[in-house]
Parts: sequence; C-alpha cells; structure tokens
Amino acid sequence: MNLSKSTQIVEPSWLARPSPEVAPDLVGCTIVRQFPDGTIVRGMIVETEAYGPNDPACHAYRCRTQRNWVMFGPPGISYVYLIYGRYHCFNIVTDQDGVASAVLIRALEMECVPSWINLPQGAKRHRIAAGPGKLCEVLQIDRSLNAQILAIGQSLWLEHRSGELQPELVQTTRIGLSQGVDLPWRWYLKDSLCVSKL
DNA sequence: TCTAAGATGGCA
DNA sequence: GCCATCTTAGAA
Repeated sequence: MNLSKSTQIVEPSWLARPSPEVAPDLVGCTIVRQFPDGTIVRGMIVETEAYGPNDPACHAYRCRTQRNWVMFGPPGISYVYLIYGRYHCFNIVTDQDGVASAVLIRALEMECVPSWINLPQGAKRHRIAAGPGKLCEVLQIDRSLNAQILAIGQSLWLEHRSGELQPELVQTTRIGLSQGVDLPWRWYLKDSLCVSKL
C-alpha cells in the first residue's frame, strides 16, 4: 500500500486567480521540462513576480499586441518573450480567460545540472538558474515554447509543492522596472541561495 | 518608416 | 558601472 503523496500536477483551474495570489503560491512548485527525446530536467521555483491588469509594468497594460496577446488567454499556458535582444523570459499565464495576467518565473533551484550546460571554472552550480534569462537558457526555453499548454507530457508542466509545510517567503517590490515600481509583487524563498539577487 | 527603451546578465 | 544586441511599441 502506497500512502506516500503522489505528485500533484498543477491544473489550469488552480491558476485561474489574480496573479498576485498565484505568484507566492508558485514558489516551491517545480517546473518540469521535457525534451523531444524524452530527457527531463526539473527545477524548483524560488522566485516569482506578478503582472496584471491596471499594472503599468505589465506588457499588456496598454492594449493587445502581437507580443502580449498570450497574456489575455486562459490560465495554464506559457508566455515567453525576448528581452534586450538576447534573453528569454518565461511566464505562466494566470487569471480568467480575457484578463491580461501572468507570473514571471525569476529563478529556479535546479535538481541537477543538465549535461548541455558546461560550468565555467569557479562557477557556482546552484546559481545556474538564478535569473529569468538564465533559467530559460538552462531549460532551453525560447519563443518556440510561447503559448504552449502546461500539461504533463508536453514540453513544460508544473508540479505542486511536495512538502506539507508552507515555505517561508519574502515579499518585495519587483526588479528592473521603471513603471509600477511600488507594487510589492515579487516573492522569493527566504534564505535561498538560488534567487536572482542575493 | 524610424527610434527609444526594455520584466537582463556578464564583465571591468 | 557599463554595455552588448535586437525586438517591440509608439510616434512621426
């Protein structure tokens, strides 16, 4: 008899809430990346930021565009965009269909270092996914994974926290913005060495 | 069409 | 602190 907790996959309905509610709940969840050859890489979310309607920092603040239309879609899909012409950022679309809302994943604690990542001499292996652009490189996320459904067996999906305990979170303002700087919509795992800023 | 700025990260 | 590098949105 197996009484141990089985893995709980995050369902779209769980994400159908305002992003500032979902973002702290996502810390401690695990992102699973599956490649076409079946290889699987996993990392625990340690840092998130929420973006939503009436939020001047949100890409969808003004109107629907070719880039941001995914944010208006139903919860449980990916929103991937390119920033500064060189880095990708990975978001999880939240809230009801039609509400422009998403959670930016800013840092992961990797279960192990994927073989395609070669660590430079002296590099800290626990910081390979400490930052939104870095985690996309480690998980090989680019715009081809934009607007994908996050479900088991796909390229990406999410698993709920395994522990019983709520992780201890710290809430702060968001990073790297010029608009909406006062909204305290960033959360990270307290004392984690894998967050984007130490 | 043109251009300024961007939810970054690496290196000096 | 500086800058690479290029897409995007918004102005002209």
